[in-house]
Amino acid sequence: MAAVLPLAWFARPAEVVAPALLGQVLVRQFAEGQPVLRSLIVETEAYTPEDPACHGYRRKTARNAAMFGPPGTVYVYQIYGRYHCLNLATDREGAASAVLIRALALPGGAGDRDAAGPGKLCQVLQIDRSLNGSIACVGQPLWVEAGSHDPGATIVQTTRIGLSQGRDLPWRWYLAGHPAVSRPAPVAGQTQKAR
DNA sequence: TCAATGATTAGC
DNA sequence: CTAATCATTGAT
Repeated sequence: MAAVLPLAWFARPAEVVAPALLGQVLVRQFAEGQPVLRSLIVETEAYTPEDPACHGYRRKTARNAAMFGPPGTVYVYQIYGRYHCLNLATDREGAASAVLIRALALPGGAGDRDAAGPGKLCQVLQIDRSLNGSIACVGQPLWVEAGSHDPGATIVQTTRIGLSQGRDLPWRWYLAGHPAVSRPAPVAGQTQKAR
């Protein structure tokens, strides 16, 4: 059986945990006793206390309280009035630190890009704010298991998406060439336009 | 109380 | 590139 990542695994800075989550397995259980849905994490972003783009940059509020929680706390917020985004709190309790899960590879059958984006993956996995504040461990709606290590996997590090502040921090990571990545960075030496 | 603003997405 | 759409936030 796959090893469940212990909560202590998340007790590191977000910019360390974010790339380490690539290739791990996000497990969703819709109800106790129900079968689980396992998906590969293929894209993440890091947010830290000193980061102006972080929701907890200014202060702790009712909305962002979960990202100040103990490592492994689930932080879900709604954006643009129609989508949800899934994060896992990292570092230590009291620190506004979290990793945004941006894309998943769903198990067989599902379309390659059905979970290619933070809003889309929450729709597919039925993640909303009812999960906010839960803990990522077995018996809860969501947890993470160790994925099988792929020695050939290349990780790409680049800038984050959709921000108005902190644009320059290279805190987005994804598995190179994976079809579920939401927005692959431009490849050097390749023209944007087909010809 | 009120206006501004998104850690997005789908559709021109 | 732009509209859709609404809870949260910071300023009156």
